Amino acid sequence: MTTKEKIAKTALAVFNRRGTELVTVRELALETGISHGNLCYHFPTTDDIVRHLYYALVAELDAEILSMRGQTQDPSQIFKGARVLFELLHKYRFIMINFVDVMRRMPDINKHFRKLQEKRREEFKQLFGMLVQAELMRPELYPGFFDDLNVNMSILGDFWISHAEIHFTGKEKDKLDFYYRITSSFLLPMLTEKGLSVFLKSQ
Amino acid sequence: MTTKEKIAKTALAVFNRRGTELVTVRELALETGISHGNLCYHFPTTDDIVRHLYYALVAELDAEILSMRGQTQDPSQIFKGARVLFELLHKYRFIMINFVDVMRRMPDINKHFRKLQEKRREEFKQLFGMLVQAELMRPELYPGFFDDLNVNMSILGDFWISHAEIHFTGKEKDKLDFYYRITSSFLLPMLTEKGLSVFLKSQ
DNA sequence: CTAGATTTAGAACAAATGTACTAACTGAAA
DNA sequence: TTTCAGTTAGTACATTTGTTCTAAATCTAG
Repeated sequence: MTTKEKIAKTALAVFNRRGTELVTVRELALETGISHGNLCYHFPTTDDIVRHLYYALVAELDAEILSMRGQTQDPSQIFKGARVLFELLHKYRFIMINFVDVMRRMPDINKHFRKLQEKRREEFKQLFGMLVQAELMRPELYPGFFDDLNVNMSILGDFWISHAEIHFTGKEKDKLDFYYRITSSFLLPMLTEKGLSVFLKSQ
Repeated sequence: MTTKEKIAKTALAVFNRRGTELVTVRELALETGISHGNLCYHFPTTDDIVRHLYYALVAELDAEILSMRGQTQDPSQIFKGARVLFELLHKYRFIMINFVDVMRRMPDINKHFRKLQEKRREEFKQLFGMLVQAELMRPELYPGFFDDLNVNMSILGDFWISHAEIHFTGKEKDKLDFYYRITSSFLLPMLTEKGLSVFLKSQ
């Protein structure tokens, strides 16, 4: 592992534990076991580390999405794919927890993320269409309802981690399962009976 | 307006605009039009201002809930009440945006908020029961479904503001209406036809 | 093996920031 | 009017923090 990778790994752990704001270059260097002078050689500012980790998350997301592309498009696979995305977001959870701060501080990341979100929204819209056609999901309750659904899914998908950070008191290993189950349940009232049985099979 | 009130008012505006982390005592003093020595006389640290504003929000929430208690308990009133809570959270939105940071820094606020949330959850559970009994809402899809619904509502209710901060591009005055409509729509698939018509009337 | 580039540790510095302190000012009670 | 508590502005100080600099150490290509 190169020094740069070591720093990134340490920083991810520390940021997840304490957030980005209170963490100093010196603390990260100490935790990594190198001098802070050396750390500043690899990452001039703390924001550079955050940026590095953000793009690491994006790279992992892209790789995951790419591997999902190859697979069959049946709904139960899609639910499993969503679960993997949950795990990735949790791995880099400090970004989601300090979401607005990160986006405000780094306009380039903000721009990148919004484009990503756009794509995600488009894909979900298509998914909903597919599910309705397959009679797994009820049709829109009113024109534009799926767009509204999309926004809600986006809020739940991005901020369940913050909610967990404050409210979840169970065991760490149950956290992901819990929130994945909860946030998925939000779609259930829109499923048909056929859709429900497919969903239950995928669990 | 006392100096203390003036400081709190300024701080609320500045925090909403720039978050709490990057704001200094000196900046707040300058913006308020007083010396920073004087500001520190009233609020020794920035955290004290945050705490003061948090309890100001809680006081406003309490007053609102109390005034709602007096009114009739019909569902359309409840939707209107929820709208008022939305406005209050938005007025103090820096707290919601820096939620996890604030909670991590100030354990007393964390404790207080979790108790508040507990109460809110209980009230919603009762509400759901009432709505089912009145045949405005479908019964639970499975045992514990309403608890899951409650968590989702809590995530949406607390973090739509963060979502808006990043994604909402429309006019400021439409923001609240937009998110109130969107996050409300999340309950619609659980309403009966009768329930839907009541909801639409309340809009 | 050697020269040069890269990496590393540690010192040094300047700016920022929370905090404390002092002295002046204000207003109300005695 | 005098006194005294509360308020205000401005200064001073110690600490922290990002950043820069220097010299030593390490690695690598030829």
